[in-house]
Amino acid sequence: MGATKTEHFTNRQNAIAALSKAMAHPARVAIIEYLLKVDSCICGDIVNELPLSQPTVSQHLKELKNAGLIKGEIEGNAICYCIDEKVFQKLQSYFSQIVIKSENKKKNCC
Amino acid sequence: MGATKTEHFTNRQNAIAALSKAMAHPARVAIIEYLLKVDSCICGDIVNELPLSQPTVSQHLKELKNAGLIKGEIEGNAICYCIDEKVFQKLQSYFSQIVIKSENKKKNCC
DNA sequence: TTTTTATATTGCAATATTACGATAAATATT
DNA sequence: AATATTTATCGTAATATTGCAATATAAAAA
Repeated sequence: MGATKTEHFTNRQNAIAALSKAMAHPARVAIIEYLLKVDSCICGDIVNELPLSQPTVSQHLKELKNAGLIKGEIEGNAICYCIDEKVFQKLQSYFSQIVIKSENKKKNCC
Repeated sequence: MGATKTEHFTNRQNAIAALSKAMAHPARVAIIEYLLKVDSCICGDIVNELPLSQPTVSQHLKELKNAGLIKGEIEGNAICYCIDEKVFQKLQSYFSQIVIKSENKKKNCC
């Protein structure tokens, strides 16, 4: 055992879980916030910004990219990473729906 | 190695990561959606609803509860679980801010 | 071409998560 | 009291994540 049983859940449920997982580490949250803060996103500076080694940061960037939260474009010998809004919109609207549905249900319990 | 270095990040970053982590498994997403769907939330039925054993479901419920996404109240020999809106509001507004800030930044790159 | 700079990959150790059988605990029913 | 029902906990195996040193890759600068 030990592996998540994704096949038993809907695509949508797996998708939300995967996006959430990408945000489930403070370093990745910090990376997203840094990308938002800086005007440009020429971004090797992320390594200097975080208390983590270069390979570790690279790995976190890879996960964010796989999840679709950021995109990266080669820019000379550096890489320009930046946020992909669309996916954050998905998360925002998903949680917004939860809040709305939850409010419309006041409340037989708790 | 292997442990997340939470001490190097802000409380806010760790908090968002912790909430995201609670939603980072499809079973927990499914639990939240089930709690939203049913009118009441007298909820041992969650075990029947999911393709997972009772101890596994209990463990997922525990994590959701620790993260503050649900609350549980003893109701006879069963337990009534239900959603705690406040925390979903936090998530929603956090991602909403990301989308807004990201839109106001069109865009020197990518 | 050699060297520097920037990023990615590999390999590995430490730790965390996921899942479940067995069992415990606690209330409800008989 | 004995039994059934409901949920939690323990123990443990399988797998995943985190982090870094070492190394690879690839473009830029010298």
